[in-house]
Amino acid sequence: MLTRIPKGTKDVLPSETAKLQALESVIREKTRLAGYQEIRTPVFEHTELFTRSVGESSDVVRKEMYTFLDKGDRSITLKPESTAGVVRAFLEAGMHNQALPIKLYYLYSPHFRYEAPQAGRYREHHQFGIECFGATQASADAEVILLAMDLFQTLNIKNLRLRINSIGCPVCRPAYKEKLLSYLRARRDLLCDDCKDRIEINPLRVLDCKVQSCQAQLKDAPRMLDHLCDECAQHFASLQAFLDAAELPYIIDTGIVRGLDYYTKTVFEITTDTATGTLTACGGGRYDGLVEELGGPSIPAVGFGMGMERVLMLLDAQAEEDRTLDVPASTPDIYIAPLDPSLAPIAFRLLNQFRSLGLKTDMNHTTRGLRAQFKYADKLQASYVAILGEDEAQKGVIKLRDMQSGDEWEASLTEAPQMMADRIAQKAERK
RNA sequence: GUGGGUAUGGUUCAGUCGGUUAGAACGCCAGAUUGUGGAUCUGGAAGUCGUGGGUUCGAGUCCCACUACCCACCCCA
Repeated sequence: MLTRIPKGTKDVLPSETAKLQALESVIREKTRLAGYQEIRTPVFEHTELFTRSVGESSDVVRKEMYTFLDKGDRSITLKPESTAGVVRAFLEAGMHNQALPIKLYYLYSPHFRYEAPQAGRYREHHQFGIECFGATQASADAEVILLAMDLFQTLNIKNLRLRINSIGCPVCRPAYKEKLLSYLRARRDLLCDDCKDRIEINPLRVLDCKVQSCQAQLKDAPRMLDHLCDECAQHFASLQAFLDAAELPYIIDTGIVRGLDYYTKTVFEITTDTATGTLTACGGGRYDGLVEELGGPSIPAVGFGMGMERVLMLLDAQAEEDRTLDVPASTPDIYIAPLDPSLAPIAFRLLNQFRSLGLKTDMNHTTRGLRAQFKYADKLQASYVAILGEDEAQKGVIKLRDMQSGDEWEASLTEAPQMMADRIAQKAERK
């Protein structure tokens, strides 16, 4: 082979695209019911969009972006996440002047992050995500979470955990940060090397360090939840009330901080336990300051991103017992087998006629003999084979064979298409 | 970036103590009364054994380096 697939990328082969399409149609139905409209934004944006929104201190911006100069010396970045681009488009289209709230979703949006690939992690991955602009109330946060959980439930994916947390707002977070900072600085020597760096870059991130010795040191660390301002505390309490009303079980996990800097108040993750560890299938939260940060008016927003590859992984993991998204293979109704190349034009005309009547039809395009054509038709699981030989051509008929029963009969070339359309429609009805 | 594992036809793998023309299964192609599939049988195509070096009379096999992939850490979806 000349060259192989780039590291961290994945081909989606026909065996998987069918499942993916089924997943997409479920998603489109769920978003439709909840009043979301689709938006598609470019694969690349100006680098500044991400440094401003995702944040200079985030791992994503610091070491994972695919950034390059284009021929006009503009710094361009392949999008590492979709929210920033959606906010940009929202503002650029003047949607902030329309009646709010406005709900947008994106589907199979490609994301690029330069990371070491491993199970469920790619350098190019795709997300389904939703963003709700202009809703201040925690019912909107709950609705966003509900949509994700409802989708998982429809897909019959089990063993998921909803974890929620509040990381405060510009009113209460700075004071808390100071408190945490002094706590961490006092224990600096006892923390791992990574955390020593994190203290100054983004002290909140120390909280979700997985190193045991760090976790031990963090046991008595001040928690954001205990230092929320009145508004944030009320918002968080309200969120829980809405989740309770929807009977969505959740865990309050003060370790959830999120790697993107634009979040405020609500953050959440939907995780699953795999053989090796915990994998996040969906993550999101509220970002009340982002629209303004990107040059728009002060408009609150809340949303999530969901990893399509991970959802497919979860579906595959349960494929043994569950067939929620199984799609019947696209097998031909009729395979036309001309015996001699000279008869191919007649076969070709029939092919066209069958198809215009809505029948899935295929025909021989090789030099194979009849026997081999049958073998091929059998592999395609064709319902009928139409045989066209010299005898048939002279009589102006075609011989049809029901591949299941083995019955054979002749039909005139002019009547065969409609006759087969009726027959196949009847068969479908009986099912 | 760090650690571990793997690398042999299209796919999954075998290959002994280093020994001659590297095998199997599945898949693919063709044939088995000349115009009929699934089953069976027969035959065929397909591999510079990841790359480069070294040891040796001789390397798929032993040694070294490199690369790629997988898994894990970190972080995330």
